Amino acid sequence: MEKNFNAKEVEKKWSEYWLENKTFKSTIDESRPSYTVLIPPPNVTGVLHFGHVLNNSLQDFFIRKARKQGFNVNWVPGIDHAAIATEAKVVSYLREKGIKKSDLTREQFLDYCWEWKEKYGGIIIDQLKTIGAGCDWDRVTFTLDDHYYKAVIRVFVDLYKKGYIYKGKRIINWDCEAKTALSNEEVIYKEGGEQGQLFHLRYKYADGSGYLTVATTRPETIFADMAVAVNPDDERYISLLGKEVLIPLINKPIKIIADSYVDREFGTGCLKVTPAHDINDYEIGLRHNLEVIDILNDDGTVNELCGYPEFIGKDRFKVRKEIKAKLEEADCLEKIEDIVNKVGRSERTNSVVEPKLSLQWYVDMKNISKKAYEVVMSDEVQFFPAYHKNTFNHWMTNIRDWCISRQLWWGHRIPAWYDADGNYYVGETIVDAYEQYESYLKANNRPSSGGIEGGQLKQDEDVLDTWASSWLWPLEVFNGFEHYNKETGKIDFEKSKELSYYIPSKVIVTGPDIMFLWITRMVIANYEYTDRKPFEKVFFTGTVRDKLGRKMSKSLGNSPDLYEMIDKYSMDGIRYGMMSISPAGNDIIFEEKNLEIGRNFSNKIWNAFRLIKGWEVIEGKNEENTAVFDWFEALLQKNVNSFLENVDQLRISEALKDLYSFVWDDLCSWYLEMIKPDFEKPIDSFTYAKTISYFETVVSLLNPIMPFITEEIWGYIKDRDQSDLCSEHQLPQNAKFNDAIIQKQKLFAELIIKTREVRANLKLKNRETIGLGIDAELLNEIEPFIAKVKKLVWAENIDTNTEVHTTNTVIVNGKKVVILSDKKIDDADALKKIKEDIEYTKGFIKSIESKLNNEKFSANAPKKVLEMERKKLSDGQEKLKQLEKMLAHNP
RNA sequence: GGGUGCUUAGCUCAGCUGGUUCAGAGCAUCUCGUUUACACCGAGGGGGUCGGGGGUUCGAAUCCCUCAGCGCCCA
Repeated sequence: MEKNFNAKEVEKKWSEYWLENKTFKSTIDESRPSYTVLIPPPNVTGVLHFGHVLNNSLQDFFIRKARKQGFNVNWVPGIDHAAIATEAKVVSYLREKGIKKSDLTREQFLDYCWEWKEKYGGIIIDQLKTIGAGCDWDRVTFTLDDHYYKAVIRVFVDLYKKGYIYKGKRIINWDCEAKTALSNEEVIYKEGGEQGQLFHLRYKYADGSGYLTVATTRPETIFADMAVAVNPDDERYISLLGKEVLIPLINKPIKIIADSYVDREFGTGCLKVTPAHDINDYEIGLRHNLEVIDILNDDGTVNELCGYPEFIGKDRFKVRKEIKAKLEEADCLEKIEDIVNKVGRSERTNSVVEPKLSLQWYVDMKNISKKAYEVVMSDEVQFFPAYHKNTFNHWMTNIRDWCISRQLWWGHRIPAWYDADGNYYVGETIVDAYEQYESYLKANNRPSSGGIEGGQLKQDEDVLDTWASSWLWPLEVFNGFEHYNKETGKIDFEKSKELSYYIPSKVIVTGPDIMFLWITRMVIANYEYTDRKPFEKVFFTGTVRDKLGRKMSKSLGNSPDLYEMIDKYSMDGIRYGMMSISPAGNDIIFEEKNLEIGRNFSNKIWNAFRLIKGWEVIEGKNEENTAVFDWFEALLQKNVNSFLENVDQLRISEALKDLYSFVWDDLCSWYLEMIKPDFEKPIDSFTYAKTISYFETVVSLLNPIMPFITEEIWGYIKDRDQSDLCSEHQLPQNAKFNDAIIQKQKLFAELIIKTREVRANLKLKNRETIGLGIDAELLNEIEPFIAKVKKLVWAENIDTNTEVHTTNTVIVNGKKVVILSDKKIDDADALKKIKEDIEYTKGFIKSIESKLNNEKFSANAPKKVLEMERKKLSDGQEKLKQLEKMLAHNP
């Protein structure tokens, strides 16, 4: 066997093996409970970064562990069509080729999209395969798959009929570059705001009696002003109410009105009201019946409604620059000050988002989300960590309607058809729409339209928000809408065998950033269509950040290259490293150091195994090892228990770290050192068999965390069939264990450590032997391990004579142990240490005494605590006695 | 502005129901070691009044209040 584990080869071998043998394929098996995990479908445009690595490692861990506990595991993979992101990529790809989207028909453009998707899409799926993700790869679902597409359309029609979907004119977030509406969640604000300018503009009174100064960051929108508003409580302006002022440059008169929205402190306390271009202004407009004039085109250029010919067709930011001179000329610009203000930018194109009045499709969220709210708040769907419920609560109680239309082509096209009168007909197919249209015509005594051939109906050009498809994920990966019942508006759950077997899934692993975008909406949709939860637990991971605290992102280029990291640290190492630093919810600063820990750990496991495998075995049984087996078996069970418990509570990093220390410290540093035969001596077959079986259990426990190395070692532990996989081997269960022997071993270990310290101080070389005088009571306690004392500290003679007065003395559990050697510690140093120890111990005793003397303490503290305190006291007193004795004999 | 979280060793972070599994891990550092599974290693050491202040309690890193700094989400 090689000295260092060759991860590269082994990891390739096993990931290929799992794929070829469809190890993780799942079919319905009523004899076993299911354990489903649904992958949060990554963007079709994406490539794996360390956020995904963490996320998918956790999912992989969960399913591998469940599999080893007898569940029928089904990890369903898939990809998301990511409407805006993909369309943006295709548009820029075409631009490079000199093709404009506007020169293409919808069909031509979509052809390019699919072509692009085939070429670059799904890279992430291949990457997941190569890192060994245990998905059922026959189930890869794409949100634009035929059945999925139909389901999304079906749901749109259904919700429309149920009255949850409506068309409304609202102020929405408009991306001028992608020319589409954005949901609030897709608009990002730069931390700390952005540098801008506050223009103080003079609006002259219509009666020529002077002017009013109004501050604005958006002087280019003055043409759409419909009023100037002041706070009704602002005495400065009260007398002006109802007066008219003139918009600079175009001298259009507008009224001065009062609205409590206006912040008296901001600017001059006067607000120009532009209902078409600001959400708050729009609402003020509604309250005061103001007209709405939209002076911007869809691409962000100023249109003819501005009433200022020079600016027509120019971009809004260009106009902002140019208007400055014009305003100065007209003596309407008082001053400009620098200001930091919040600017919303499109998550996809980074262009400044324009609030825009627009006709869009909405989902009425208040009513449809009631059940989802209840189940999360009552923990029927459990959030980990639980504090995320607060955020959820806050969002839900302030829930706003969801704008689901996007002015894009890549996606699910809205199934609404318009007639020439502006009526629209919502139906699953164009045939449905025409039926409705015909009855409309008939009711109005008009001639038939001639049906589809007549071509009178035009379908809505827009597509649906991506999340309006991915919220059906838990239902449609199992083709749930195949059994949609038009009458009830639900899915016939029993008829859908897969849905009723696999759903609810057990846990969904995701970042808190998509709690509303995705998680909540899935819960909503699932209850709407099946009255069931989509998943039992939601495990929110932290966000993976770089050393500067920035999110991993492609545009920043701060995500390390996955394959480079795999080369350096191995997939197992990365998995361990990432999962061990990720307690639920807390952000993770990515550092290579952590991956190194994982790599070193797997190397440690490898070498421990190499040691065992290297032994020559002879028939027999070394009786000196009996206590070691008892101890290690107890400890192993203890660790099995706490591992299962930790994972159950989703304390994954705890579970991993505990196992790490169990393997490294207890197995390697203690157990193996204790049973290791002397140099070039063989090992007895009994000990060998025991050791192999412990190792097997440990490897099995580690398998869900580090599947590659464990699977590899598994094959070497024993002669096995090739089909006998570690991934299939059942985990041990929770059981009682002998704690007394664990405590005894702890005493033994303390003795060893303290003796070693003395040896180190004495600068003894290994093989330089010592003698030990151990307090009889202590010796009796650790008697089962006595042979191991000799072995681990090179002790030749051990007796109970502690009446040797030497500074080479240690106190173990209040009992004296003397180390006999030709060498001696520097007396002055030793005495100093003893004196310090005495002082410390005295203080220690005093504090416990006062505690015990406190009546309230003895009255209130539980018995167990009291006993422990008494034990601490007597141990301390014993120790003090010994120390004082030592001092007395070593003046 | 509203909500929410964090602050523990030089660094990155654990610490669950308040009490001996409570002050921990890894890295870094210091001493010793090439010893024979592993230098991606072994043995041992040093290092923190748990952000400040107040409170509840017999007892607080842990619960409450408050202040400061940092972060995130939503407006």
